[in-house]
Amino acid sequence: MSQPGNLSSARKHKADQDETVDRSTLEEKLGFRIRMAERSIYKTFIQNVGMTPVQYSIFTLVAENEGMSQGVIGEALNMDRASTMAIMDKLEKAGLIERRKSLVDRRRHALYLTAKGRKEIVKTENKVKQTDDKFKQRLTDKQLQELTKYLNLLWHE
Amino acid sequence: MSQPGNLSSARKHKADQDETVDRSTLEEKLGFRIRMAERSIYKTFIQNVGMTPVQYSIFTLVAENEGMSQGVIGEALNMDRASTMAIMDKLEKAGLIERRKSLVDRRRHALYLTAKGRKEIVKTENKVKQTDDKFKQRLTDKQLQELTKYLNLLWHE
DNA sequence: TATTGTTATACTCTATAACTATA
DNA sequence: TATAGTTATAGAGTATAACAATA
Repeated sequence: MSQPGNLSSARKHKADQDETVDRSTLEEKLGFRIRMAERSIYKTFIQNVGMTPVQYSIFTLVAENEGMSQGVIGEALNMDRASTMAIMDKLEKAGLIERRKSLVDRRRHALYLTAKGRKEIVKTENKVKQTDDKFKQRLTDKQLQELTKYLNLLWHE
Repeated sequence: MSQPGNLSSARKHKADQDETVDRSTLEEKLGFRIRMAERSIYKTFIQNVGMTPVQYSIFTLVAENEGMSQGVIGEALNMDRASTMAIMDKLEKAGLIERRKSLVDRRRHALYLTAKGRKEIVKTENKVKQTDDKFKQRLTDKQLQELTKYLNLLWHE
């Protein structure tokens, strides 16, 4: 396995002891492995889609549930009202969604896509699907099905 | 299944259309499911351990690799230098780790636990393991083994 | 009184760029 | 010239508390 006399190695410099980091305690943790997978997908997502996963999540939820209020949308993502507000503000400033006073309950704002939002959601959804499928393709159908089941067990209390 | 005449339901108010958010497009996405699982574990982690997963990750990496430099530790977590710095500063201010000038390369700082850090890492590791095991226990041994394999496929390019 | 949206504020993580001291 | 650490700065997400309008 090891090559003790590897003189042409790519080692760039000497350390006090060695360069090899022992990560074994960390790798025993399920939480760490989930986090690393999430970070990996997160970075690819932003690069390919041009918005963050959270922004996309709210964008697509509004698209799929036009007329719903902020609070209800936020709840569906386990987000508090203020955090939801921040994302809604960004999507509104980007001209993708709009708030309309609810006719039923005037405390509420019903959320709708703008004309631009309606065009963009199609492109965005395509890019998201393409990115997501790239990761799914690393697994067989059966593996993906199992993974989904296991993630559900971790997600839902 | 449904109870059309459920007059004593917990519905709090009327919406423009309905309260039920359709999340199906989102739930088709593997990235979304990973993120939800990660958020769930993240919140529990902070509550139980008293520090963030990232802070713990660096704390335990230093403990397991005393004498290593910041850059090397950060690389092991796919973090850039500046982000690593921010976390190191916090751990140092908390009195858990210390930087010592490397004797081999004076640009580098070798990282060590303080006396306090040495005491704390044991307590922290116990709390982390307890929290992590709570999630692991939702799966059988075989399921956990499979999940680990699938997460590796997503994590590593 | 309770709820919805809002504002103010603060904290964590992440990232880029420029600086410094060393190599 | 390149590297390690640092500093300044900024943006994203999250969260708590308090306020106004409305129920």
